[in-house]
Amino acid sequence: MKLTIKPIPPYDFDLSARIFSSGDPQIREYENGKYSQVLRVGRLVKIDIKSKGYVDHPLLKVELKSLDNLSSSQLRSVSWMISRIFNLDLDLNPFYHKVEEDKVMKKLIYRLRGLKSPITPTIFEALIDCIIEQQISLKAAHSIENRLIKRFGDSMKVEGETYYAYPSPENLTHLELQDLRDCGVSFRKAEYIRDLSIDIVNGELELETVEELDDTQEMIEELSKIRGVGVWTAELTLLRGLRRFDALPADDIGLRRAISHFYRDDAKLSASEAREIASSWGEWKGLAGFYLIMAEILDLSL
DNA sequence: TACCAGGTAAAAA
DNA sequence: TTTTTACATGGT
Repeated sequence: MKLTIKPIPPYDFDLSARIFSSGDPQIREYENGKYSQVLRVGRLVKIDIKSKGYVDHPLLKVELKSLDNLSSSQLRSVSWMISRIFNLDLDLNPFYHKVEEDKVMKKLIYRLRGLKSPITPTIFEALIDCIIEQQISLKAAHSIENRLIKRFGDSMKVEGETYYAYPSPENLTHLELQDLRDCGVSFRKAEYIRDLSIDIVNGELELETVEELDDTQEMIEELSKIRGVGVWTAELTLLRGLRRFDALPADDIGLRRAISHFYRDDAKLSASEAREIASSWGEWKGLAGFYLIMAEILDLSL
């Protein structure tokens, strides 16, 4: 089955998906212009996305593979989820307008025009990933995350190859801490992950109510009540799991490095200095931070 | 080998 | 109340 999606321009799919290149092909990857992942819409569906448009006339073609035919409501769910993951209905123009007076950002929004930061399919997934990523390097964290997904995520076979979806809270409830430990997370983080999954399944923790709050500060406070979640984890979860572009994890070492690279000539930067620089980006500080990170990944020299 | 890497809660002072 | 420590893997 196939789907066609028209994102709000400007949008550069290939630039935006590049953050997923050299991923695990059984989980999620962007390779040779094609993005692949398994989504959960009641059942598992494998999607392959390719861009068929241009930055000012973006068009995405999605190929879907599922064990059975999808109902029209499931098709709509897939379409909605893809829009959510890639932020296709975001209008970048207000962001560009807000930061165009900043000399660094002005160059970045020209060089990276059409870049929209992708998010995770669910806030749960962002939360778990952020907990795993605490303190250790991203590379170490990614290998742990991939082991966890392959061990606990549901899988489907397509044309002889097995693909894995991110584990649901239910998948992470009935297990021994040692099972999580075997994936490489510490016992402490294993407790955080299992306990918050149990609370979600019990209904004691409702991430949906966090999503419905309008005030970002309030969301951070709410998320911080969860054991294992501090300000850094809450802010990164909001940025990566929801579309909270006014959240900026200023405590983050990688982000501080990126800000310093473009604004302070690679000098060491404290979190409060980082927040001060970011304050001029207003409600778009999180997206601005993503532009800086991408600029560093792509090694752009301004 | 030792140390750092996109932190946090719990123990110790 | 404030400071210090343990913790996991991967790269250098």
